[in-house]
Amino acid sequence: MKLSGGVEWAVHCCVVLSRAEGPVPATRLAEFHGISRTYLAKHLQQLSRAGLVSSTEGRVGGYALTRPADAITLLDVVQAIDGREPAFRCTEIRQNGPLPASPQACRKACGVARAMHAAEQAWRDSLKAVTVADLAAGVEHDVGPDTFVRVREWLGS
Amino acid sequence: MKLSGGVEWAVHCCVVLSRAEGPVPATRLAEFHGISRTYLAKHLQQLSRAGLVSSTEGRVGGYALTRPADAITLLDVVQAIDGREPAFRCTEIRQNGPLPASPQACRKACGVARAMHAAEQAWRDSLKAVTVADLAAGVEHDVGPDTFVRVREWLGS
DNA sequence: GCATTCATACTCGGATATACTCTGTCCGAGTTCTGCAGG
DNA sequence: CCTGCAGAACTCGGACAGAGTATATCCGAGTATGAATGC
Repeated sequence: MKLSGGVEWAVHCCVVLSRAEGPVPATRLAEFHGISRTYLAKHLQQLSRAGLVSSTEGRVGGYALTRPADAITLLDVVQAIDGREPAFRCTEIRQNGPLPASPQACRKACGVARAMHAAEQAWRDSLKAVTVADLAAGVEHDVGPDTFVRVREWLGS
Repeated sequence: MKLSGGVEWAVHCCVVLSRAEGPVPATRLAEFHGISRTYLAKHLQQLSRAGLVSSTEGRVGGYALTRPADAITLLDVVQAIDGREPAFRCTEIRQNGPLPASPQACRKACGVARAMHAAEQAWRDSLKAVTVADLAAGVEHDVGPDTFVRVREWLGS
């Protein structure tokens, strides 16, 4: 089980956007994080399709959050990049072979699938409890109170 | 985020093994579930390396659980097949770019990574709470009390 | 009748191709700013 | 001095290759069984 590497980029970008003033172009975000510009653009497109960020074209265009940072959960960002499909996909092998489970018994989901899905639900619940605003506050606490002031200055330059 | 498809096979095989009497060869397990024999063998090897099952060669060989079914958690099986590495891998992009985080601040793990790892821990905790014995009991309850009697009969034939 | 030997059939284990998804990149469409010409 | 227009620069968006991993497969190494043989 491996999460797309772009998730990390997207989350950090959302944190920066939450404290930025105007739209921030993808090029700026890529430079700021020292990562590939073109590949980051691909992930920002996914965020745009998911409705988390809005994109404005033109000379002073860029990306901006569509909602307040405390209304965007970590789960929203992860699902926007990595997809909404569950990690475990039941193929109903219990219906195969010489002793298949009866269709009547298969009304209920397979016990294995239920346990796996419950675990994924716990994972989603944990991600859902954290917002982009929380993460931004955490960065401010860890790195320093004036962090985003300097970030805004650099973005404006 | 996609889990290896072999996880489902491995879990179901462990459930069968938990109620089998002697060693069960991979060919039998594959036939029983209607899946590829050779590919299942690969996953059984992974279970063997992880120490969950023991393999005996020879004419009446096969696989058997090394521990009681209530001492094998779903997490054990999943990690044996899918690996023990976390899905989210922090690349410390906060240290890149024109405004890198100070090494002092990086003593602590990145807030994003902390949140992601906490979610994965919740996932693991959920999987750890379910044992192979629980799953077998669930199958018995869903499909019928005499399920594993018939399974043993078929395995013996 | 019993012990020994040998061939056999069956098992697991690792090494080997293939398909697919993720990663990374490029170029085109669209929009806004800016400079300039005209009134 | 103000207005309208044209050019240019910068932006996003989708279409296009390459690499890595999961999937699927095959063949060789090893072992217990069972029969055949000699005593």
